[in-house]
Amino acid sequence: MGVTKSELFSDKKNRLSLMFKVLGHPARLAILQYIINQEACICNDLVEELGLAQATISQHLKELKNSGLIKGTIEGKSVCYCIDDTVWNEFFKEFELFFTQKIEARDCC
Amino acid sequence: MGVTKSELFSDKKNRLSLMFKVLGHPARLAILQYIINQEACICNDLVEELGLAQATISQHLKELKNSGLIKGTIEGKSVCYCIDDTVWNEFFKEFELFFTQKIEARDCC
DNA sequence: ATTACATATCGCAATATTACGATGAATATT
DNA sequence: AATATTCATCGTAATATTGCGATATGTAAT
Repeated sequence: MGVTKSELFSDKKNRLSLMFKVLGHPARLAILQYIINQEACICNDLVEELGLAQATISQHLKELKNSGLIKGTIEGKSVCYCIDDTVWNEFFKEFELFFTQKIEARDCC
Repeated sequence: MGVTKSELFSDKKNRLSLMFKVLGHPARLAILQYIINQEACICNDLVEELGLAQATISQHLKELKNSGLIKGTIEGKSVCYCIDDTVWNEFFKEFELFFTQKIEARDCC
């Protein structure tokens, strides 16, 4: 089918999985890394930097924007994207909570 | 296309994105959570617990096993799965490195 | 040996994702 | 005003993912 049965899972798990999912593509990691390293970015820089088509980059940027991790403001004829610090930290906090929970079945087999 | 152009990205980014990707599905999070909470698990418990078909659970378990996050040993006629502590910690360490890096473009727009 | 049980694998259908060319919308430059 | 630049969106093709029934495999119980 290709359709995730979200109704079977808790809202929390659905949300957390979406957070992981948006980071589950190398292009999106590369875009984030580029924004992080530069002061900001415009899409066209990314096209040259990553070697993907402009339409593709724009699509990935949209997903990153939907996740809240980045935000963009129009700056003349280009767009300035940057990390949303609050959301960034929320992501990390959720991941940290998940990974630092007490594990019963640690190396039992 | 539907095919990720991995060759455009660094090995590091490709690997990291796969780590995020395997966690990018609520069923896999639910499976991990179940294994974490129980001492171990057998697939059939999960079928009842999650409400997905046995074949589907088995498939998700396979992906989790491929990622290294869980390992399974045959225990009579069932299989005991548990968290691989080393890999689990490696995952968290990688995520931590990614999220705690110095960000230049923090809230610049 | 036969049967029951637990899990894995195969094959398929449906939907999702990735990628890109073409085009549209908005602003800047001339 | 006309043109160029930058980015978003649309439509489409190709591949990936999700999910499941059927079946295979391996072990335990009878």
